[in-house]
Amino acid sequence: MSTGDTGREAERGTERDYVQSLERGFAVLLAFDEEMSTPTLAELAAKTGLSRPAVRRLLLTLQRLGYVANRGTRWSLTPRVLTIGQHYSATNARIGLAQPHLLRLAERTGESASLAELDGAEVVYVARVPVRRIMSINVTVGSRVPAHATSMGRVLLAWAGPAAITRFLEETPLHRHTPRTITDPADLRMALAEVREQGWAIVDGELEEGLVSASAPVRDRTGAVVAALASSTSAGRLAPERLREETVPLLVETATAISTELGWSPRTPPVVRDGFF
Amino acid sequence: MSTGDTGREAERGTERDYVQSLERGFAVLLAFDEEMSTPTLAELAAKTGLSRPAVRRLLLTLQRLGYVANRGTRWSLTPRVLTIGQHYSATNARIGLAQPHLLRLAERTGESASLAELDGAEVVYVARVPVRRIMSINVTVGSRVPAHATSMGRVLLAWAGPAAITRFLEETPLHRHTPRTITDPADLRMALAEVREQGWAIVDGELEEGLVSASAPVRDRTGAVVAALASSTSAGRLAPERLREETVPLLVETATAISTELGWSPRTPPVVRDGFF
DNA sequence: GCAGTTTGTACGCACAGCGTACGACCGCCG
DNA sequence: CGGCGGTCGTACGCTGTGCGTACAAACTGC
Repeated sequence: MSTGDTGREAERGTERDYVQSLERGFAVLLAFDEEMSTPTLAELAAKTGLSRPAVRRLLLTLQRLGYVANRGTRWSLTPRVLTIGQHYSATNARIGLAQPHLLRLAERTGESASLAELDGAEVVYVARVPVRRIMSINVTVGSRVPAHATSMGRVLLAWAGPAAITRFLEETPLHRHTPRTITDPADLRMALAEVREQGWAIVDGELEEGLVSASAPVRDRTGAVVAALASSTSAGRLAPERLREETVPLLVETATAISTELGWSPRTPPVVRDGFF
Repeated sequence: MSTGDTGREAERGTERDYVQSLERGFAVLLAFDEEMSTPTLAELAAKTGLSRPAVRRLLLTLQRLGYVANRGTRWSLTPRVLTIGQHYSATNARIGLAQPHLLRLAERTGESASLAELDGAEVVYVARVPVRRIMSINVTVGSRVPAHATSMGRVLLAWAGPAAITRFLEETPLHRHTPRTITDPADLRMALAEVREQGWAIVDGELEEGLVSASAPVRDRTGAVVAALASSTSAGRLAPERLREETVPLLVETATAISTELGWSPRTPPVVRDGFF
């Protein structure tokens, strides 16, 4: 193999205290996607850049563990892959606690309710009560959307701390998804300040045309914002003004209720985590 | 849980064409659970039975990949773990296709709707529209429940093929969860025959007291049953008789609609996959 | 029949990954 | 203050895991 990287550390897998085979195993597992839903071994080898025997060994291992299966020469993922995520939900009490609140919020607003967290420059849905299909993509728990163009992302970034915000703005290209998407770092910084001031965010059609969502922060006992609660609708169903007047109060109320269950009190001094984003 | 090794060979991991490090990496990842949500390195080593340096190498690798993070000496999973499951959903068209049908079913019945698949002796939720919290455990996509005590499991087993059914009955202890749980293999076999005959299943309080659910099969273009559609409620809200009269027709109609979208036609001769369960 | 393209597998070598062993760094208590 | 029990980091030499090359075998099309 010899990635030939004696240079100034291209920082690929080859490094001390790093288990190459684990990275490779994930590479194979994640190589399954909509374009390659039932690949052959050779296709996987091509996609991952690994040798055919290596992929074979990894596949056989994953098969043993129950994550892949093969029918003839074609391989596919098994539903067990979905179960891996349960370990995240199980280790974070807030997700289970939030569920009833999400249900109630969805009932009261008649719209989908979501809870999301920040992972890098993206937002990951960690709990969700769908009511109606409004986005072109099918959003489920585990789905990722860019942070800068969503109300949940704005909320999470707003309270991520100054260093994290600066780092985010420096490192993340703000892709334009619709004509309304904020793509200027300075503009986004201002938008975040506004969110911090008012205590919630509304984003109107910046990720997808006609998609409007509102979001409010969920805090843990230390006062740090650990998740964002959101209600999404299509612009046709509910004008942004009505969203602000009717939905936002419910949203803030619900987010506060979840925060309270997490041990937060309104008197808790706000804490910024920083360092991460 | 290690289903069917080819014979003697109890042999854990150590075998040709097997990547030990990958298995160990998963062991570390899955060691995070409700009892150990933010473990220390030493705790993980104890739980997995691996040496401390080994766990450290694996953790650092997982951290690089973005699946774990550490705050001081405590480690935790990141929401990225949830995203792994997306690769399963993305590779199985039926899940995306079913979503609108699930929403509509939940709307029409006023109860939670679920789609599930068989994985070993358990059933895995692969799509879900929650309406109300009825189970004591929080059911989400990726959750697992025993096949023998649920309507979805009954449906999936019923059409899994005779060999698979026999193997299931031989290998799986039918745990009693409530006084009503069927725990006798012969009884379960008869129940499955009944399900096959009538084309749907109702299970009343066999997994959890007061929990009733109905389920119907979803078929792919080959006619094989690939998933089960279910509607669940609490016995207090809806008597089993009314479930049969009102919900089952909707359920069967919806399951047929999904099957049709998957390319199945009522004229397709029924095919059994067998071999797996 | 024979090329072309696939997949499965044997095998010997190298280095990735292993665990032992040791040292640093806490906080606690005498 | 110093010893003690707990944590973690890491140096290091050895082993065997996991590596890719190379070849066999199966299937496909003409």
